[in-house]
Amino acid sequence: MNIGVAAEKSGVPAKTIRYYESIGLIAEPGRTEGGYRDYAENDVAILRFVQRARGLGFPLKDVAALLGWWHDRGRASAQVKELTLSHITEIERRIDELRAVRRTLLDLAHKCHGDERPDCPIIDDLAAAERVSGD
Amino acid sequence: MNIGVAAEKSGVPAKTIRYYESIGLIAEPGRTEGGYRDYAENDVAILRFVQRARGLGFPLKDVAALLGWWHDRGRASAQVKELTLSHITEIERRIDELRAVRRTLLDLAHKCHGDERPDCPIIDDLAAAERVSGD
DNA sequence: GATAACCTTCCACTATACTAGAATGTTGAG
DNA sequence: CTCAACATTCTAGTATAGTGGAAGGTTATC
Repeated sequence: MNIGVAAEKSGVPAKTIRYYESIGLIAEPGRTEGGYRDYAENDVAILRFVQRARGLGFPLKDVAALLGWWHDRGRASAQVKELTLSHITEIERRIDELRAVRRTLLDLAHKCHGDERPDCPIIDDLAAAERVSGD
Repeated sequence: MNIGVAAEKSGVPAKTIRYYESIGLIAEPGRTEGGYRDYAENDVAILRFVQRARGLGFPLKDVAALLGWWHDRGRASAQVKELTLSHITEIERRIDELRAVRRTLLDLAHKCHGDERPDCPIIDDLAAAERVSGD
């Protein structure tokens, strides 16, 4: 199938498919007589894989690693699990930090009158930014 | 204090401080006779605030908005409260998103043996169709 | 055989966020 | 007074992840 069809099926724009090929993330597909890239269903599956992994926040170099493991099925699943778990750890760190900020902002919002008076503690507390840390 | 001292105190590299100034994120500080940037404690507080917000993944334009509230002391507290609450909503949205991703990855990781066996469901599931579970 | 839709390559550009280095000026300690 | 350490501006480069558009070739349809 042509790149446009593969793009539509996979959800990855044609430009991006060529880009992925250019950086060696995906293999060069076969070509038609006229020089058009010719994709198979399996290529679409790979593109969807990339799309999904990207959507989960894996950077392209991690996606490349995952693809490598996918292609090399003899590889230990321990590596995949490790990469996944480290990614989860990173996500959890981010969630915790966001929660700390949320808590701080909520505390500040509660202390703010919310009326027309200009003396809002949110401003004052933000000004002491170095104290905003912690939960 | 010189930029080097401000850099050390805030944890923001001198190069980055100048960069922040160049894009208008932070104000131009005063200068010494010799033309050196001269920072006050408050500037360090601002830099720490920026550092913290960046560490939380806020893009610079969001950091600029946060700094905006800080500087705009004349704003009615109702508006500040509103901004704060809308920011909290945004943070909660991001937390939810990250939690969904985390849940998906955890599901995958639990199904993966993590041993020497080559059959890792993480790879298989990433290859499969959309199946992003909720939280 | 014309015409539109789709493809090709290649170069350049976007956006975000810095980081490096060159050439040169300033400051503080010995 | 010298000299290292630090500062200045400026240009340019890095890294990530693409996107846009020109110039031209291919394919399907009428």
